[in-house]
Amino acid sequence: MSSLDQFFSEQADRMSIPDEDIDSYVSRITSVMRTRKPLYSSALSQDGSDQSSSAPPPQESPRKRRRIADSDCQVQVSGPSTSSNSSESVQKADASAVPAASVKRKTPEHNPDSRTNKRLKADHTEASHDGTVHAPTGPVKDNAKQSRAQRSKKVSLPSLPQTELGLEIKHAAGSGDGNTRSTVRVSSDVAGAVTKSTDVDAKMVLQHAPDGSLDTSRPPITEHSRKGQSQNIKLIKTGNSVTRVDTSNVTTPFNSAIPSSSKIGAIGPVNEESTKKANPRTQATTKKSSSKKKSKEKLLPEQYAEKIMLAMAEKDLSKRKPETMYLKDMRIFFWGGDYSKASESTMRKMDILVDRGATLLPTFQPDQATHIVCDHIVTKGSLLAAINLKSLADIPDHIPTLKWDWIRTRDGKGRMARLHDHAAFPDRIHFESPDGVLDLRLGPREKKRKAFLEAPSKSEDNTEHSKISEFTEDKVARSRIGSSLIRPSDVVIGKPGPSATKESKSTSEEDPLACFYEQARAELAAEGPRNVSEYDSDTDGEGVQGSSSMVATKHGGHEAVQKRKFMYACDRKGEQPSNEICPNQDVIDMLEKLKQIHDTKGTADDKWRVLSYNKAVRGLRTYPKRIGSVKEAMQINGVGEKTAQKIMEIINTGALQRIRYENTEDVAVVTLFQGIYGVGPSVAHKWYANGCRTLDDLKNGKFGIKLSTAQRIGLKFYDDINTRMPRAEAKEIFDLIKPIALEIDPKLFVEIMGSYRRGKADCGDIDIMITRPTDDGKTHVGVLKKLLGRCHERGIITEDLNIPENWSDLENMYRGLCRRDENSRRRRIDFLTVPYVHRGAALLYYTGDDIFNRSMRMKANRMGYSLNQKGLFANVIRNPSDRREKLDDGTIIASATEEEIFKKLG
DNA sequence: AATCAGATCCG
DNA sequence: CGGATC
DNA sequence: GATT
Ligand SMILES: O=c1ccn([C@H]2C[C@H](O)[C@@H](COP(=O)(O)OP(=O)(O)OP(=O)(O)O)O2)c(=O)[nH]1
Ligand SMILES: [Mg+2]
Repeated sequence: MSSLDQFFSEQADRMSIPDEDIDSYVSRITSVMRTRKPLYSSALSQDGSDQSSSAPPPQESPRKRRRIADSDCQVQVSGPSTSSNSSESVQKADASAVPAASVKRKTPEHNPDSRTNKRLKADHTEASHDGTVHAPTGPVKDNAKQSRAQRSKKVSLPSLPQTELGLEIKHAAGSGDGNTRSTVRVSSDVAGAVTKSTDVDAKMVLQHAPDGSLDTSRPPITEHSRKGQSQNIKLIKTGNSVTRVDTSNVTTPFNSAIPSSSKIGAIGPVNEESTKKANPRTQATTKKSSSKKKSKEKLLPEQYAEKIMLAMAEKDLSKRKPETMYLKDMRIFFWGGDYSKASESTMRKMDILVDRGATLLPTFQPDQATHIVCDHIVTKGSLLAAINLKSLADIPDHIPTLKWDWIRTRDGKGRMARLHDHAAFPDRIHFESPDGVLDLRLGPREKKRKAFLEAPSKSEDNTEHSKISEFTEDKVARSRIGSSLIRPSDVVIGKPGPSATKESKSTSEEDPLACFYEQARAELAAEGPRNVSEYDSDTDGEGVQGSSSMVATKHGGHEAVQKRKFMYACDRKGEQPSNEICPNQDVIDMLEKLKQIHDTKGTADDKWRVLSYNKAVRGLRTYPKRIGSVKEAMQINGVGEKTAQKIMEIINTGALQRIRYENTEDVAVVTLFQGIYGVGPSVAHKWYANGCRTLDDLKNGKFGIKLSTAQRIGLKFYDDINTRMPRAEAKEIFDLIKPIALEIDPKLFVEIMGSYRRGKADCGDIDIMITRPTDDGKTHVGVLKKLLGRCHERGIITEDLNIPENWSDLENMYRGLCRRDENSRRRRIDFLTVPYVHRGAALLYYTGDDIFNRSMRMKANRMGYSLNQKGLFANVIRNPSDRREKLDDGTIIASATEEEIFKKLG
């Protein structure tokens, strides 16, 4: 989730200012050879031919985004305030537990050589590779197919530069060292829809030359219209749910068999036990096929609730003893965390509720419910999604949020337990005083929101507002209004001065509401065809400077840069941009949820859907108006028919049936596990299949789970790692590190990259790039190691997640954790060292964002080039038969400066 | 119906 | 090689 | 899932 937030802000200004740098590095050579990589053909079809032995899910994954649903925005205030539920506890526990168990690095149990061997082979290169290497399971046949298709395609491709990406782009201005990066944006609007005029963001815009082709490429309007129409109306539910939902997509999870490691011990027995509670899917650990299709009648939880309530209505209650009906006057909304089909456990619990006399509400209705009861596994985010509210603070105060335990806990006299002993979430607890008065205690974040909602008029900032309370207002109504409305937020913007940075910033950052504002502008996304954009000429003074900087050439460049850097005082500005709050923020939130669900699955299909959702969200984020129709939605950049329909469903009903349908326990748990650094879909599903459900299970090694070194650290600092830091903190940490690097070698070129350089208000991590001019014949080899050592001594870097294997390479990647001081949270930090000649391409790469990079690389391919962090290559010859291995790397066309690359790619 | 970025590091 | 991350 |  957090990724969403990030994006918003990110875009705000990419032009930020880089700061300084430092450091040293190493050189590596070998890497070059290995360009080719074989990937197994993906299993194209999902058809059933399974290979019993091992399933190779292909995939190249898009990077895992920081997930965990709500955790991100939270509190990050200083103290260990409460954070998202479980995680915190874990952390604590961990702290103690982990050390004890600290096994530190595990020995290289397997043959150490294997790796090297591989490497050798790779270097070797050779076509033979194919045969030798993957001999084992290979889906060879697929290859053949692919290849052939591919080949043909390839030929034709080069000629058209369509733009998928069109352009979004940003680009860079700065000379190699330049710091400023301007953005080019092509506007994406099509039919006139909006012209957005105001964006703050781009400082300078370069115009892309839109090829003629572009124009033509988007014939769409008409086309769209035709498509668009059909559905505008899908059904929507009202009282009862019945909507047609497309159940398709979202493939079933990984199912892969349990790898050898897991099977080891416990599994056998454990697994069986666990399965009873797990949903059916998990059982099939061994084979995929079995589980998935066993579809009997599946009912949505709400459908089941409705069904049993009806059944209950027909029974004669009079014969029951009143004492057994202890839930009699309660109107309960129960949430088991399963969106799709009601799990056994959910149904059983619903049965109990009804049996005890409760009125079970199939859907949450604020005006009717008296209690909300959640299964233990339910997270705050899951519940909020289910009831379609944005914050716990939006739930009417009189409705307590309780855990299932509360239902079953009664004292000897049959009285129910105290509410606060069974609160579902630490951020929303109802304390009962002896006299029966309830005192609602909210977490800090909720308090803020509540205060805001109740007293909208605060001089300070405004905020949000957007979608607020749904229960009070109907979305529909709101949506309509939205289109015409202006954002309330104009006011906000600014924090005036540039100065005040950290404090003010932190505040804003912390404020949960702040998330909404961030927004961003643009980027653009445009991929598409079209567009023309105009320059946004926003060259203000600042922009000008930036441009000049770009001009600078390499070496002069960096010096110049530094100076310049200071000049820019403006960093703030970039961030600001925001003026507009996204009119469709609620839509974005829902799409992100859906995206998360797909991200959990790990299959190839879902991976691509995740990519699509990312693109769609990007387009939505910059869309200035509230969307009013499917047709309108389809004009937006990465939005197609399916997404457009979903958008309208969200706008019209405030929710997506699809989300309910797909969001099951496994999704919640897998999402939780994926929040651990080093844990992706495969591992998370494996653990889930083995019976793990909580972070504590993992921590305690239950179900035979073994954690890698990085995973152990990731679990230990789960909250910290999943919490984004204020931009100011990133700078502070960088400012600690840079001098250390320069001390090692004053000629080092050290810059802070990633989201910081793009000007985002909050950063998920600190990305530092290090290189060094080679004028004097020296390089940065060895600097990184030295720098890391010093940072460790100073207590800045606290843990290592990954360290480069070859310290002597010029290109290295380091990943670890650091902290500003002892009272600060740990933050993720990455160092990238690159050969000086590759600095332009490296800056481009490391500045990102990821979607931008992928789009731009794709564009390069279409133009017959190949782009990576080392440079832009031409004459790349790809092996026609085997996937895309490059037979010839061709020549480097550009790599020294970002601008150089941009120019060639248009 | 084929594509969807390209690379490093771990085990 | 496959998984996870950048 | 969107685009070619
Ligand atoms: O799949 C990916 C992930 C990242 N990057 C590049 C772009 C990105 O900007 C940079 C740094 O990665 P990071 O994960 O730190 O992303 P970010 O853009 O800095 O965002 P965040 O604020 O989450 O750190 O690496 C890619 O090219 N592909
Ligand atoms: Mg980053």
